[in-house]
Amino acid sequence: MSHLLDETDIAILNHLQENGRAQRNTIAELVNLSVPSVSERMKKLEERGLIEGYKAILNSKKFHFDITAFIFVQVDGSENYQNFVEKASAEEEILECHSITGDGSHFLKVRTKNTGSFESLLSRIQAWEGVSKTRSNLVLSSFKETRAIPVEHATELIKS
Amino acid sequence: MSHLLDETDIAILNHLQENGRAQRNTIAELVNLSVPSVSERMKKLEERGLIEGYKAILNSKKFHFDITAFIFVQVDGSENYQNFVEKASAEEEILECHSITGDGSHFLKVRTKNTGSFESLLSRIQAWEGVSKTRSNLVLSSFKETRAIPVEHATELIKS
DNA sequence: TTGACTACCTAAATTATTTAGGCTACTTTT
DNA sequence: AAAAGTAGCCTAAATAATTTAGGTAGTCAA
Repeated sequence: MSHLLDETDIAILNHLQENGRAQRNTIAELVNLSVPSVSERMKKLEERGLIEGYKAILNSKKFHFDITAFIFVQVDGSENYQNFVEKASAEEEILECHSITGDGSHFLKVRTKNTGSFESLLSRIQAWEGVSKTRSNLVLSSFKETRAIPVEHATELIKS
Repeated sequence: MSHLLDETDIAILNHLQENGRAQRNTIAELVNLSVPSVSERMKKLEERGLIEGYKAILNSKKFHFDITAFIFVQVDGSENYQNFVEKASAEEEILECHSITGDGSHFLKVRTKNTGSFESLLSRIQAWEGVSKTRSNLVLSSFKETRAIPVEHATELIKS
């Protein structure tokens, strides 16, 4: 079995997690490879699906999206789950939708402009088929918010 | 007051949220502008801080990070908050750390390789100064997970 | 109306990326 | 064990992307 990551791949992935528009010559210098070699490695990491894509990260404060909140939702009747998930996917203010263990059947992370828009989102959700209960926690401040994966911990994928 | 976004800016931002490595000529075609004009707009959006940065998004499943969970933490004594936040920031498996309203004082989103590493992270957290109680919810499946901002809703920033 | 400013354009210069071709070290097949 | 194939690297050339330079038109204020 080939397809294992070496230190160079890890360095490339970590650099791209930080700077998704990094140029190949910058990375080449960082990892002591030629530019075409870096290109080839990046292409493979993309083709293997290890890199899902690249995204610009916008500053939500500057866009006046001031409320971040988490909402536990109790959806009764698993026949309503599909509908719930579809509705949640269509709401732009809902960033995440998970099915979870413990209290509530679903869990949402939402971002709205203000308490008013939060309130109206919440009442929209409460009107969805099967939704019997919600519990919200508003975010006062955030100290860390990332999606970076500590690649070097993926021991199964790492060579030698 | 200038500094307002027009439709072109919105289209550029939305495209970059989807494809963070999009090339300027592709965008130029999309918005019917010349390449240098697109470059100039992108530079301004970056300089204004509306675009915080660009990130490669890695596929956590392919890296065998199989557990996603949310943890409410009760930290007693606000003199312990600072320490808590610092410790949380240093843990690579902790993706998010928020201070929240409602039950618990802090809220974490974590991603670990398996239940074993989750358990050990949890007991590490429980040993931090002031942590008196935790409650965890494991994610069974995720239907949506994004950070995209619906730029067109930022009415304060939009021209005409 | 002039001057300053903004946002755009084209064309040229520069830089980045890909392609082509070849080398070496392994691994697999015969 | 030798031959053939493969993976990964390199340099140099070709191509493509980006920036720079210089200019035009429109807007607003003095």
